[in-house]
Amino acid sequence: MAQKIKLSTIAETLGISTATVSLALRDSPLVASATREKIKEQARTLGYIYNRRAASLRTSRSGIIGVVVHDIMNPFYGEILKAIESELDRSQHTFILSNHYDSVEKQRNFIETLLQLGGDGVIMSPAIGTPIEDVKLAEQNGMPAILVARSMEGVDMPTYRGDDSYGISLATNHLIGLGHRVIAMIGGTDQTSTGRDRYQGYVNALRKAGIEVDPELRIPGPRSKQGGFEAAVHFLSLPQKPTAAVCWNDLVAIGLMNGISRAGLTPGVDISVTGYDDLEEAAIATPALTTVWNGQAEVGRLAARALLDRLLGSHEPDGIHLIKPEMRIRQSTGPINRR
Amino acid sequence: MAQKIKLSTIAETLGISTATVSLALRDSPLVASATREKIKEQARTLGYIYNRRAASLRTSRSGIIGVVVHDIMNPFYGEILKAIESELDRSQHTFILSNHYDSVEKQRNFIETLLQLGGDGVIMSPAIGTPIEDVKLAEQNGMPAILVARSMEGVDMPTYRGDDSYGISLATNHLIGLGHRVIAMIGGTDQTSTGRDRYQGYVNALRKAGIEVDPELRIPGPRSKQGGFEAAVHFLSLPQKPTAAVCWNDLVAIGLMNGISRAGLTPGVDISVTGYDDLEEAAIATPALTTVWNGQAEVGRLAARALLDRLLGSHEPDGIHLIKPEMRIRQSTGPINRR
DNA sequence: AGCGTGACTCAAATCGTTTAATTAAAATGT
DNA sequence: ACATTTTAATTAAACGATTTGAGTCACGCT
Repeated sequence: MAQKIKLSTIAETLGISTATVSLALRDSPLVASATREKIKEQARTLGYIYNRRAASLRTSRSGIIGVVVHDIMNPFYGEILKAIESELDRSQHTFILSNHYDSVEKQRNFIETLLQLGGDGVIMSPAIGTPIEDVKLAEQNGMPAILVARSMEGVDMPTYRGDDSYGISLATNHLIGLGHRVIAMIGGTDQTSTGRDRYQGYVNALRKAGIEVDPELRIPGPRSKQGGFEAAVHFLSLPQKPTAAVCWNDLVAIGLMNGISRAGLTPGVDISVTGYDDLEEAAIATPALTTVWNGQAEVGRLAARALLDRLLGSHEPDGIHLIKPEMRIRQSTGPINRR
Repeated sequence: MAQKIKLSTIAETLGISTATVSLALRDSPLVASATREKIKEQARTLGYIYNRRAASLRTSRSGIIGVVVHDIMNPFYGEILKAIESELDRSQHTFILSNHYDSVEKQRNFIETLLQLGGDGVIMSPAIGTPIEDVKLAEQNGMPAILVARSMEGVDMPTYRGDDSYGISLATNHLIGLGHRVIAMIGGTDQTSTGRDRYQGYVNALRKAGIEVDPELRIPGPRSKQGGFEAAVHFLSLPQKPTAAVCWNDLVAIGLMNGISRAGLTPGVDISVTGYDDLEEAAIATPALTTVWNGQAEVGRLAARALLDRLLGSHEPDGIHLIKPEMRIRQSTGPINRR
């Protein structure tokens, strides 16, 4: 690291002004092409590194986009992120990632850091209990925000997510169609819009089929494999002996199936299980998981596009954009088989 | 967004100089505590947002640390990242994450972007085929780099990873001890140091037990569940009829077990399977996976600590730090049971 | 010859901090 | 009372890019 190469280094060694160098490197038509080539060549041989902070201080655009979700290790968010990444990639944006683990404080810290760095925009899946001010904070400081996967009540920010109520009712109806009447709902929470919507979808489907809703059959819990695995014991000891389970997501479903197998029962035969999200993993689980496609890739792609469009000035209408889920029937569900 | 609040806004409204404000906000003892409080109060009510790019332009420290690995969605890296994150968190650093998917180009882009942003340091798990210049690039521009999970030949940069050769030999020996003689090795590649080390560990263990090494028993492939799942067919049709499989990692092992189950065989009884890494998931797989703990959390923690130490000036000795793996015996392996 | 035009290039101001050098004021010691 | 030290606040120069208005030059046209 001899010494830092900057615009002026290039300028001096070439006997021209930094203004010209700056323009040339950005392919401005204002500089003669011969000069431009000479400059670029020199930049390359000197090993010049563009200083974004200096540039961004002047231009107030940083090329940074923040993304904050509950947990990037969760494949559900992973699939969203992957879509965002590939969309952002082709547009010269760097993205900064963070988990909030549903801590409002962690989330606010992230937003503040992003503002300090001059982030151009943020895509977030709001933490449980996010106060409106926190989301507004971004917008107020000129940093557009897009919501994914979860929406917030009373906020009409652009939001992209699946239609949870409809999706879960698809799964529930599928089970009802197979003859199941005692259907449990495993995993999740009431504290997010998603949670309430999903429970609602389950309740609606049961009611429409004339089945009474038994609150005992709702077993909330962590939205992870571990959560599903641990719920199995409780599930299997329910007095009403459910023959099927609608799970919060694929992870819970896979965990639950593992737990059921451990207890000597066969998922898909003794007990039908549905997942939600249609993760890549669902198709190779044993048995292959019947689930609901939830369009993660679509959500990510659309959210990223919406943000990029907004950065380019187009002010698309706000509001919630729902992706329509679809059933994916595999081997983890089957006709009722009373135990 | 009325207008941007800056140091000078605070200074003017209070009738003092920006220098004082700057010092006060950073708790410098140079400013009287009464003044300091007044300033902080004002900053709060005005909604002041610290401009890191301006500061960092001046100080040339950005508080940004880059992390680039093969795939953040892979739980193996996920567990490393989690450890890095929690270590970095308490030290006021923002971290920027990226996948390189083993594309050298993507990786170099990331390093360049990080340099442009003035990153303070980088933790990387080098992509296959990374040229030495790319890693040197960081160091040459004053950005210390730490390697995790994979090492690079001929580079004595600080590296933290598991002892792969030893770890795989643990797994292989375990199977040999159970009476298995025809043991396949599933998944992975020869193109990384990790890959060569692991294969070496497998070969060493077999040789030491006087078992001939049959190259047909090596089935390379993607290091994912999908990869393991797809390898099952090939594995089950091998002419030598292996009774056990040493898998590249837990994902491959779980995929393989799913594939074996689909074929009507029972993993852990008909065929013994070992994983590698001891992901959280291993314990709840069906059957619970016998695997090798590979200290991801340890690797992440140590790497982050090493980087932070280096940023504080302490120049710890370079070189490779190996974490010693440990066997975790569960139900996916058992005494030989010739089919 | 004079003028307008177009093509390049440049000087200088600016972005919002930090910090070394400096001054001013207050406290301390003799 | 005066010199000295301490404390508090200020001035002004960076940091490295971008951008605008102005300047220079060569050329063609009347």
